[in-house]
Amino acid sequence: MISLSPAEENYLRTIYNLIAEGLEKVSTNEISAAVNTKAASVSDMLKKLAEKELIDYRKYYGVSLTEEGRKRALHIIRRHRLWEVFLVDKLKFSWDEVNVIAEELEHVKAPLLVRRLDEYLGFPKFDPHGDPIPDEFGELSSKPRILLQEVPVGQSGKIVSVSDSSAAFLKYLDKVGIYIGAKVLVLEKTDYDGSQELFIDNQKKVFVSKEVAGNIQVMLHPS
Amino acid sequence: MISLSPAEENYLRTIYNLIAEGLEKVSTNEISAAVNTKAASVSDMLKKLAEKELIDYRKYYGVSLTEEGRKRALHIIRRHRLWEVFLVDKLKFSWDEVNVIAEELEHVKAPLLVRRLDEYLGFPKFDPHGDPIPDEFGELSSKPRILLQEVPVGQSGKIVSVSDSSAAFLKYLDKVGIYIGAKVLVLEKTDYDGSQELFIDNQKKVFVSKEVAGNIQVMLHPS
DNA sequence: ACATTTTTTTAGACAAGCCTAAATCATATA
DNA sequence: TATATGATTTAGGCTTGTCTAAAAAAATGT
Repeated sequence: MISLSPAEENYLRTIYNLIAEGLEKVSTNEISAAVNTKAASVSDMLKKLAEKELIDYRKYYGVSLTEEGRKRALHIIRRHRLWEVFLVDKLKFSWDEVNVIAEELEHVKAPLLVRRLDEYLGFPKFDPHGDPIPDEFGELSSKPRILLQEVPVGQSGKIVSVSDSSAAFLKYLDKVGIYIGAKVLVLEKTDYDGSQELFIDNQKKVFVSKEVAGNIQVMLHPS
Repeated sequence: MISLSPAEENYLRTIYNLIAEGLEKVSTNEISAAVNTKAASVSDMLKKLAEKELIDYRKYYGVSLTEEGRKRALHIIRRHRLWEVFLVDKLKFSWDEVNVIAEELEHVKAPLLVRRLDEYLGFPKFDPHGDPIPDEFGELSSKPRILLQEVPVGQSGKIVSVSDSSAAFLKYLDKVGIYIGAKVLVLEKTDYDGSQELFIDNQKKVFVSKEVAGNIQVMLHPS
């Protein structure tokens, strides 16, 4: 996955936001206004982004995002909105001050940083403006994440994170075949000790204890 | 006050750090190694920084910071070290992981951000490596720090920083029970090889070689 | 003290991102 | 439907920060 420059990221996020305003394509001029850059420069950049297959670009017509472009944009927006939460919740900025600062912070790429920040903030679902925060797969789910513990029998979902990232825990997960992104279906629950039987990727049955299930977060599938 | 590009800031911080290692000028090659850039490019940049009167630059001779350059460098270092504190204290990174990330974060300029961050972190005086954090006027708190090597027998102090932050060294320190903030009393010194016997936290005796003692900085207790 | 080696600088090139000015396309209207 | 108007693209140029290759200066060794 090639990495994008701050400028490219800015365009991508801007295009996403403009399109999310309802339309399905954006004009060069609209982008130009939004990124505060002359239309000629925007044309240049659009050519480059089209080259990289992040946008669909037809001259004199308009721009939309490719699937890849959309995913990238959502990752950038995720960083942006998490920083906004940080600025408001922790540093006591007001919600109308944070956009500018978040525009700088969003380009800091270290992936572990974003995950830790997310965790530190308590996995917020919405930014201070009420906009939803995409998950780390670039999914904009309004669907809540819940602990595997809490998933009812018969429900399935995707494993999206773990709270305990000790080597021992990760090794254990690996051994039993559980990984971030895996599909998980809860087959059975034992009231007595809270342990569960899972069906991973429609393939493999796994038993997990209550402790383990309490350290795994799941995004529910529409059931 | 003209604002500097991330690249310029990097050079400035690097030059400050190299000079702080004791010398009073730095060579092009040393800078080149530290910023991971060819010497030719460094020459270009030095010319530019000299133009802006941030460094004193004599061709083929070496570089030092002007008063203004030093102040700028300390502001950058302030940001850098505050972010390091954030990463370790709040996001639970370990102290040897944070430098790279802080190098990105340090270039985010919003001045209010830095002040709020400082406040949020409780106005820390030292970063996770024990290096002092300049105040917002670019002043370093001036309690004297000396090398453990130089501490006389019978004197005690607090370990405030290490010069070598390689994983190997940090692991070694951990093993023998030395850490940033530990109280250390010098029990004995061997003239022959410069090794020392230490008493850590009034609890544990430790032998260290001259090499090790030369990489540890101590703030003396008023004796 | 001179030759060799190392360090540093200069010269020339290139990519990224921006700009202005001019050309081209799309469209709204008379 | 011809044309004026506005949107968009192209052409050409600038700055920043990098590079390689070659020249110049400094340091080193014999």
